[in-house]
Amino acid sequence: MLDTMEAPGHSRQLLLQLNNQRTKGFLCDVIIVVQNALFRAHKNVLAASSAYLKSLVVHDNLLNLDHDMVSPAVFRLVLDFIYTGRLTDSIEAAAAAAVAPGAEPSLGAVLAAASYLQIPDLVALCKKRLKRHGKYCHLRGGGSGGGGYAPCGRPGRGLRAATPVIQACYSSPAGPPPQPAAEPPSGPEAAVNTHCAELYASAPGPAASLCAPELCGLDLSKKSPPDSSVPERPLSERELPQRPDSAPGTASAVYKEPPLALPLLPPLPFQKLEEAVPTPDPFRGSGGSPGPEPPVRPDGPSLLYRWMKHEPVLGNYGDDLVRDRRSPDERLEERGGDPAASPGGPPLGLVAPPRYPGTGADGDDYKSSSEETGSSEDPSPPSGHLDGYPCPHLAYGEPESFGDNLYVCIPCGKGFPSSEQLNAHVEAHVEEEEALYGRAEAAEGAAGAAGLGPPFGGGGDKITGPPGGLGELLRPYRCASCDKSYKDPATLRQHEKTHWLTRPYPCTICGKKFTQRGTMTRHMRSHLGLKPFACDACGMRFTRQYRLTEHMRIHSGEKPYECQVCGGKFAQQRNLISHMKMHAVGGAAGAAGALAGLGGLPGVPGPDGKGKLDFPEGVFAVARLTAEQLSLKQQDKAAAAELLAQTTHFLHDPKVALESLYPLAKFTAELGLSPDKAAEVLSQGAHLAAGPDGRTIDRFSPT
DNA sequence: CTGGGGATGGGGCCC
DNA sequence: TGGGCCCCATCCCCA
Repeated sequence: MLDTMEAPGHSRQLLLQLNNQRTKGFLCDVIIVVQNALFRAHKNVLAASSAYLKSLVVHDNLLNLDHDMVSPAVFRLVLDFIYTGRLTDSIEAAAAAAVAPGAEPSLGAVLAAASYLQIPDLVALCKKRLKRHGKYCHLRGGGSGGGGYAPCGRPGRGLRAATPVIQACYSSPAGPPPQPAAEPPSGPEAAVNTHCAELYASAPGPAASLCAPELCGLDLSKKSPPDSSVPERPLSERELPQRPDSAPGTASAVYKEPPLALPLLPPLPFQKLEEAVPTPDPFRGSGGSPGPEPPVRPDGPSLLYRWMKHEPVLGNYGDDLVRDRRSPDERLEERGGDPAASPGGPPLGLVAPPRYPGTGADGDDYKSSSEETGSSEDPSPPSGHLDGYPCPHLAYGEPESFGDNLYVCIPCGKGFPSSEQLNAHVEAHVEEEEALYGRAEAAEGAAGAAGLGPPFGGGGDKITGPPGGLGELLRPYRCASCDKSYKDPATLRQHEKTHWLTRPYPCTICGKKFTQRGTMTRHMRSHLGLKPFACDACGMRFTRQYRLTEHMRIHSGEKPYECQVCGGKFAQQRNLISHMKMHAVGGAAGAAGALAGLGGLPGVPGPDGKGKLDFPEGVFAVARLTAEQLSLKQQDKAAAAELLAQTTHFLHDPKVALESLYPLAKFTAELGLSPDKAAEVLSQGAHLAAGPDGRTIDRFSPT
């Protein structure tokens, strides 16, 4: 029988390793959101320490803690305790690093949080220390008095403190407490001694380098555009109730943590709102005179929460960042929030009832910097839309002009007091237009009637009337810049943004700009390491569902994409495409069949001597189908043309080739290809018809 | 060393 | 607003 032997320090070493991993984000499988801060951790550790967290982590990878119960600063201490079993250092370190008295998280707050999170050891420790101090009151909360958002403090309530999203890293969790930094950390050691499991917004440039985000598994500076200029700001400035755009630089001597990029709006509990120091609205534009404070929802979500909800992330640094000057109520209203929470119908300033998408709820709520700086303090929206892009709002005019009938039908100008009545009215338009043009166009026309019309011509120039051709019938909304057409105006509007010189959705972390909000939020996920989609088989996580689907084929062995040239099978279409390029180099004859395989036509025989190659017409039919599919995407039109052209290579019979000329050329034209390409196809067909000597496809190879 | 395949990440874009 | 698909780039592994 073996004696029980214990390796001394094993548990401590284990904890040390875990904490080390946490600080690097290694194997972290859960993100805890506390107000504006993100913390990465390990589910197992949390579950082993806190009954409350245990109950949460089994269901979710993303936890959202009630910031009224635990502040980011306090939770950081709690997390430190969980991973180190120590509290003293953190508390003292926090106190030492505090900028303003009272800014450090209090022991009382930690106790409250520990109780809330059900961490008995920490509760006991706090109580013990409190007893030793023999007092409670001085420990109560850092707060609004100091206005501190110290490294460990939470912003004073009622203060619109500039708050980070991804915090740069500054502490050494397992090692000695962070120095009471009188200057920014510098050098590699600063990067190493980071608290990278805690994520806030860091700015590119010096801040990013200080943060050494790669250590966190986050490379925030990667692919940052050179013009991303989110200025760094000293903490003391950020934490004070100043205008965020006020002149920086006066408080660098009390620099306490690496600069932060994104000021957030901490949720303002209603009861504290009254105590709030009147603060200039940071969203009124830089240099502008402070306007009236917009109403703040008592339960207004934090900016981070709003970001996670894909609501506008409000940056107030630099004119490059977009802003949303609407009140949270307006934003809530726009996204279909509870109308009861905002009684009185559409809020003033909304020129279109929010129930009608396409009237500005799309990207128009994101104002470009140029329009922002050029606009007045007047919150009414008509001012300053992007140049060359008439504001669809304008069609509605001023809502006041319709009295109580704020829901206005664009084509006829009638106003209605409710969306339901407007809907009924629009239905009447639909029926009228159905009688005139048929169902399909009527539906589109009705969309325009409901404010969904094309964004051009002041929002009223919707395409009604019978379209000229089939394509226009199906996709009546045509882009004025590139002639692409779409079947619904929202898509057209979305597409139009790709032509804008100013991309309306900048990443608040790296400054990269996007044409679509969804792309930007997706991009943000990569910064934050949020990967909600986990593989059940291997645990690998992805930022997108599609990636997971793709990945799952690895486990299932499914390879639905088959090369029609060599029979090779692939789990991912993109790899087949890559593979096809290899074939294309080898021979265009193969490319025709290869391209046929790209169109989602598994099993279509290629030019490998099998199947339907004995039937050129069949090949052409397949090629045409494939080209049709390819042509659905503009970028594949060239491939479709090439495919069609190469298809003629298989038309061995001159008679067949001749007979194919016209439909081939016609279809080429239908694809919207250039006349040159159509002529080329014709020429090729004619060449084939002339005799086998001329059968070459080299001329159709990509040039 | 090189090329090909497997796999992943990020962005664009349409629905 | 999110999903889905595509493209490009990249990394890693292996022959």
